[in-house]
Amino acid sequence: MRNNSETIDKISERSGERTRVCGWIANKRSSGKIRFLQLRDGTGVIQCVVMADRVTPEVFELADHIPYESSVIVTGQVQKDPRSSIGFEIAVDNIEVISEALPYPISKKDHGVAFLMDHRHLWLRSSRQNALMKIRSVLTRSARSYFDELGFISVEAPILTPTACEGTTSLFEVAYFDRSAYLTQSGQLYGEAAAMALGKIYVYGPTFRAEKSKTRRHLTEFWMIEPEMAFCELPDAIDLAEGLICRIVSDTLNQCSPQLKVLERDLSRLELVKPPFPRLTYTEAIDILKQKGMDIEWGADLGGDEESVLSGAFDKPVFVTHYPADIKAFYMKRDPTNDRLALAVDLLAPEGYGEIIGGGQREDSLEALEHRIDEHGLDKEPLEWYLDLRRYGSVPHAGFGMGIERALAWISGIHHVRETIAFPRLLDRLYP
RNA sequence: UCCUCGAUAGCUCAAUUGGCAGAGCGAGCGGCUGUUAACCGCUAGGUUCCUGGUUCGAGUCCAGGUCGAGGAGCCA
Repeated sequence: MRNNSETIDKISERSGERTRVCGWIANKRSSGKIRFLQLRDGTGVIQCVVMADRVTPEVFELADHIPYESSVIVTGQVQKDPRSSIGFEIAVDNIEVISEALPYPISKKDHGVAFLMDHRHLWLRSSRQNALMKIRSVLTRSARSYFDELGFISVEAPILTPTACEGTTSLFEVAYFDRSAYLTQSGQLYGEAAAMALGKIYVYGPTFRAEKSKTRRHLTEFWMIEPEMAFCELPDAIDLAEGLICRIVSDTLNQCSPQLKVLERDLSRLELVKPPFPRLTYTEAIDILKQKGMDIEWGADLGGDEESVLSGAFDKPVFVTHYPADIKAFYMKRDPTNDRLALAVDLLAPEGYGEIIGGGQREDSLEALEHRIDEHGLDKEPLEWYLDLRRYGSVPHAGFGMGIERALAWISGIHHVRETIAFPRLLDRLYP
């Protein structure tokens, strides 16, 4: 079907040639005996010019009445034209209709979020969503390449798990034959096992949180990339995270400039993202927040407002380390110089996008870990395999997880994470 | 779970103090030989979210419900 056809992103290579383009009708305009069809093929949009004296009356009539989003194969000559936004247009001599569309629900004018979310499967065809999906593809490839090139091994963690990875958050329960299973909240515990086998690994996969969160930063199903390194400590994880963020920002800037332009992203903010990033301890962060008049006491977790104020004080992403152990997960290693602190690190994105990375150094002492599990009221039996990692050659190790959607929302400069994934799962949305 | 706001044509919205249901886009028809969310003219298109109440009269006021949006907590 694609014989002798060309995609719109490569159309300049066919300048002056007669070629075919397969795509969908994105828009139409007309004037007298001339018709303009905007043809979209996923790689771009090109204007196809239909002149009454160049085509048969049947084709001219077709160009007049073809419904939006009908699929077609357009044949014509590729012509340079300064009036075109991509520099080229097609002088049509034939249009083959593959499938005539029914009346298309998404019009050229504005729509509400609820309507667009109900039509997410069609909304993806718009230029803005097209740009976001391309940036997402570059971002995930860039993140994986960063780890691949550093010698990390890619490992998949299970989606179905026997128990919680982090006690406090809610789990999706599913039937597993004659018992229950839970959708994973994090690949991390399995990543630790893999790191003891392979040295440096990363897990890339979906994560499920049954929290009733209803904000622009939350999905119930989202994707994380989670590196884990044996024989490494907190500062090593921070350095790795800094390198990752710089890499994905630089790759998206270099490879997605047309897409970032569609989204009207202020690139000057991204160009500032170079090492080193500010590194604050939690205690220093609390002091800064108090100086800025926030009502917060040592020991409280940083909420959305606090994160915004803190990241607003810097023009780069900010690391916050050494949180109170009480507000962090059971597997976090305590600071040997202060038992109240955990060797944890979060990375706050600029411009109010909040936490995009969370991680730290893991507890490597069997006794300490068993004690923590008891403290958190967790059942030890399903975690015996995890404790085995401390029984058989335990080593200092550290890692983190980066939320793909939050990182992408920040880099793309879009307001809500629901647009950063093709089919978002939200508290009240499971369709389409 | 809590707080705030909203629901009127396929879509986005308007409708003054409670007094004839409106516009733009989209659809149909017509016009225009270079349009850029093209433009111009005409036509069709309504269970005003649901249930009940107040009233001579309810899109508008009251009560309950449903759905949606924004935010909080929690988190990436």
